[in-house]
Amino acid sequence: MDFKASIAQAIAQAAGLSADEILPYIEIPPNTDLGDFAYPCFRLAKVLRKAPPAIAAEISEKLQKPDFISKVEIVGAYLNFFLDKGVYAKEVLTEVLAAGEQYGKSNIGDGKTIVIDYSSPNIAKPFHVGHLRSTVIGNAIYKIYEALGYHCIGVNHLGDWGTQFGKLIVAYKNWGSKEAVEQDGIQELMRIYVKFHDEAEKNPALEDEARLWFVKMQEGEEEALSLWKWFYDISIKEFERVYNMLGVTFDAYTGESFYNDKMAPVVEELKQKGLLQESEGAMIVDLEEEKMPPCLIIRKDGGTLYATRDITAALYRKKTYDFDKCIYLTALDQNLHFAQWFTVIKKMGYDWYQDLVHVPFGLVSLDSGKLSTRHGHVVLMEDLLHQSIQEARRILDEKSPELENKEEVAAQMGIGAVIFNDLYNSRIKDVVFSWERMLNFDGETGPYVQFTRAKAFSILKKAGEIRTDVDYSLLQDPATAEVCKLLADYPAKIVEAAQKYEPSIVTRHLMNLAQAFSKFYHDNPILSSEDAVKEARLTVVAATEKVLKSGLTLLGIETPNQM
RNA sequence: GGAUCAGUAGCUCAGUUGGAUAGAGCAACGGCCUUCUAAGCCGUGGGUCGGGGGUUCGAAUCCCUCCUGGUUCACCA
Repeated sequence: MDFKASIAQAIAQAAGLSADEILPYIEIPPNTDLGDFAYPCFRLAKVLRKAPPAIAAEISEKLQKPDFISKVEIVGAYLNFFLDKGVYAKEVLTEVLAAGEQYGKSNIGDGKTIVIDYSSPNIAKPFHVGHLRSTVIGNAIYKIYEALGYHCIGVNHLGDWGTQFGKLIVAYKNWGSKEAVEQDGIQELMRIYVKFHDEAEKNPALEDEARLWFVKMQEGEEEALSLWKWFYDISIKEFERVYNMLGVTFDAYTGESFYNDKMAPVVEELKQKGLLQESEGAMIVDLEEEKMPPCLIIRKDGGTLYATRDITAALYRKKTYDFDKCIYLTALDQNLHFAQWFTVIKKMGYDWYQDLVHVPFGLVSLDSGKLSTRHGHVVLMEDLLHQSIQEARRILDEKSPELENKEEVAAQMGIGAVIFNDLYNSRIKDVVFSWERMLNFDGETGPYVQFTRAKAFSILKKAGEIRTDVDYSLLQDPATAEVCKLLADYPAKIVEAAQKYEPSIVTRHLMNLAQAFSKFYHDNPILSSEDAVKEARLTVVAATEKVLKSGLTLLGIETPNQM
């Protein structure tokens, strides 16, 4: 039931207005002493030409209060509504328990297709904490949209093409060996890549050699291509190890190389539409009208650029998936790039340019400065996950030494902590990576929510079957009411998170729910209470457990039953 | 310099789309385990919401302006 709407309806009738004018302004008072819902009458003053407090008094007199409202108070110009907690609890809890895992899901997406471009690391470079955000936020957005009935297509737009592979081939031929690469994987590729740059400073001819190899790659020359493919396979293998740990999957691994043979027709199309012009030896689309720097399409040496591939990829995705929306998760330092090529799509005459969405997030740095793979100034993703799992294991050894599947739980907990941490704040905030904060599992952290849910689960396991035909009027305490309110808000939070591309809205809500439940758990004995009370309280436990579980699942975080 | 994002407690951050006394966590200090997992719960201290104007019955929230920091601005992605 929509409590707000019913209250709005009642006020509207009493005031002689339409419910639509009232509903948006119904609010939740800052503290529960003031009520559960409130309506400030200030804005009616103009229409009704009376002082706000007088309006409040008048409405309250005429008001026919809904049956779930126990009391209406006037405080100044505010109409404060107090819920009948028992009726409210019944409404909310029976709905959650009836829906079960489906609670919060909906079909508002109605089969619409949304392409989500996330993670997209560069091949032959290690997967580090800088790649975490796109991966984890993208994955959560994927699951959130999926829960709303959208058809999602997750694309990993790998950085797997470009002159850097020419450099890598040169480096390999000069300083690499098959054995070393097979043994150390990306680490070794990285080592010879750095070596290339050092050597190229002394001997610039190496750069030309590298460009030549890249040309060979583009022409499909066998040796060049098979080396590239080899580097590719090694990289993917390592990336997938990380993706498996994070529980992240993709529907397509169409990286930049995939578009190698698809760009020429797009460049041709730009030319035919009169958008392409020569400038300083390069081919550009001029964006002066839009007050942006030009979008580079073809380099002076004939090579293609990032924007060329993104435009080509967008056209391909539109043709292949016929998306209703295509979103890109990248750091905000790419804002201009996306603004530019979205505009190019618009200038090409495609009205679906407005379905392209850049979803930016803040930059990651280390407390010692910027991330830099070249200078070894990075925290590798696998190191982070292993450290976090190790910390989880240490805590389990201390707090739960008897636990049977300790390794499994340590992994769920350690990885959950990392994911949760990344999804907890607004995406736009820059983050300074800190081991200390990362490995602290107290307070507002993933393990806290996991642990809270595990406690609930443990009670349910001991309790046996949960009945829903209980006496809900026994649920009168404020802690229970707070839990119910948060349960009731959950579906709307999922919708809001989707609209804003902001998983933190779900994450924050789960935290609030876990905190409210912890208080409830502390204040209300459950299994030791007399039967009627016990059964009523168990519905709160069961509903909370369900929502915490499905919420964490939406975020890509696992939920151990015992910790 | 232009564009863009940010500025709220010592630190990390929320703040319900303009409402009532600005909230959490971390850190500090003090309580609570013979009771369902104390990874928890309760309490104390800590604020010029970057500054200044304006709009409004009402501003952390909207407008203007200034300050500070990040990012970006032609052949990397």
